[in-house]
Amino acid sequence: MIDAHEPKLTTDPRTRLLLVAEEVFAAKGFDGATVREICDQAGMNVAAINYHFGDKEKLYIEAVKHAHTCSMSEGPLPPWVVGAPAVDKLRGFIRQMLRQMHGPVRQSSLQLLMREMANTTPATRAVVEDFIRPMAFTLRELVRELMPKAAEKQRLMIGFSIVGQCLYYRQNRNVSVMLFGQEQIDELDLEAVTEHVTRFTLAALGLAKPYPTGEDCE
Amino acid sequence: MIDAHEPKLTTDPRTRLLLVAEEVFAAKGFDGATVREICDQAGMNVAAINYHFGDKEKLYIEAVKHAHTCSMSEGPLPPWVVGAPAVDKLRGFIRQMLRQMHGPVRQSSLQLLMREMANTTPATRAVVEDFIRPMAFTLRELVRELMPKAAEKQRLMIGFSIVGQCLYYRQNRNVSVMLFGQEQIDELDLEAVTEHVTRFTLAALGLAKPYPTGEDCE
DNA sequence: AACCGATTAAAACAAACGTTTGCATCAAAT
DNA sequence: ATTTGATGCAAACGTTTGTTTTAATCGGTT
Repeated sequence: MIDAHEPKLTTDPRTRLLLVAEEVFAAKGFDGATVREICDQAGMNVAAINYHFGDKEKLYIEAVKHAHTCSMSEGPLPPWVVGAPAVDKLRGFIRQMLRQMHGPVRQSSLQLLMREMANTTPATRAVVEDFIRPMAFTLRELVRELMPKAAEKQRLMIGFSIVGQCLYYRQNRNVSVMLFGQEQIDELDLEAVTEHVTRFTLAALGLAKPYPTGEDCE
Repeated sequence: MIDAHEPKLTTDPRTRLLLVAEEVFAAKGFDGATVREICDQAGMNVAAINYHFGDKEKLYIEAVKHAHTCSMSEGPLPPWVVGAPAVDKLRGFIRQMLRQMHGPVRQSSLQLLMREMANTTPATRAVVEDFIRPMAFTLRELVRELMPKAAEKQRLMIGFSIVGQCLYYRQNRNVSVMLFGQEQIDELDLEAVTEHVTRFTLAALGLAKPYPTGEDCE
């Protein structure tokens, strides 16, 4: 049961607890995770959580926040060249989003955030406001720039189509692997998926030639 | 805490237990749900679960199976007119999938299945094999028909783009509501989304004119 | 009426849970 | 050397968990 696949090079007990909690909460959820397992895996006493964080829920909230900032640090959505063509900005957005989906961000950080998004907890709103809304707003403006004359409702759905494509690779990875096997899914690396989603989207918007039916393209 | 928003018109105690379990498991997950809450909400004794199902886990598996068959019954992916044009079949597929996403299937059934998909449990594989794989295989053949010359890898990603768009509306509904408000999301009814996803996808594949940039279309 | 299998109800069970307590430890300041 | 405040640990706390046990209830059969 106990495997120290995570080198405990952090000496600060608080952050060590936080990192372990992030992993365990990501793997088992709030109810599934036990404070004893977290403390054991961190090599600390049961009382450590209550001492450092007050109680289990506060630790959870801190873990979610940490996962959030950790995922953000990978790239807070690039400070784009504001003058760049909208198409290039879209490509950058998709790449950035898929980069976060594909890791190698700490695997458990995103997993925890995804769990938050799937079923709302008290900690969700903070994540949505700080982490999701900026991205959503950026994309919203981007779509507006791309399709200035489209109705608001349509632009909303276009945005959903874009992020829906990206999120799929994280939210349904397990199922995809079950269906098509590990190796086929692993073949879909960041570059391949970025290329695909960008092309797919641009073609749908009439901003690039449609997806080629030929076997080799480009 | 106790609200009987579910009319208990079922007299059979076993299925009554099953329906309540489906709801509670969907709302709180396996660990979050307690046998006492399920039994209370079903108006039965604590021992009822163990008597009728053996233990909590067996009840869970039965609930997942029931949710699965319940969602399937809505439409097992229509027995299409095999001779129909591929484009029409795709439109039908998207509509069918989105219909399941939008309900009015029993809300909790799909929610439970989605929870299964998000994080694998022992009951997941059965659902994937019986429920997901047929759909995936159907779509796979459909995309092959649409893009016969494309590489396998590309066809895989095209399929993911399609289901990714559809799944978004179920998997990220909560977040979408947080971001854009309940009424804006509610406006995206089945017909509107079906129309959008179909057009978006067909345009991306070069099988329909690209998404119009004008404000009113069609 | 008496019996019987099937079902329900109340109570209790051990185990696991999150949390708290009381004391030991230790480095820095006095 | 003593005090102090922060931290760590073992043990126990009270509660809740899933499960089991025991007895009561009910409809149908003999």
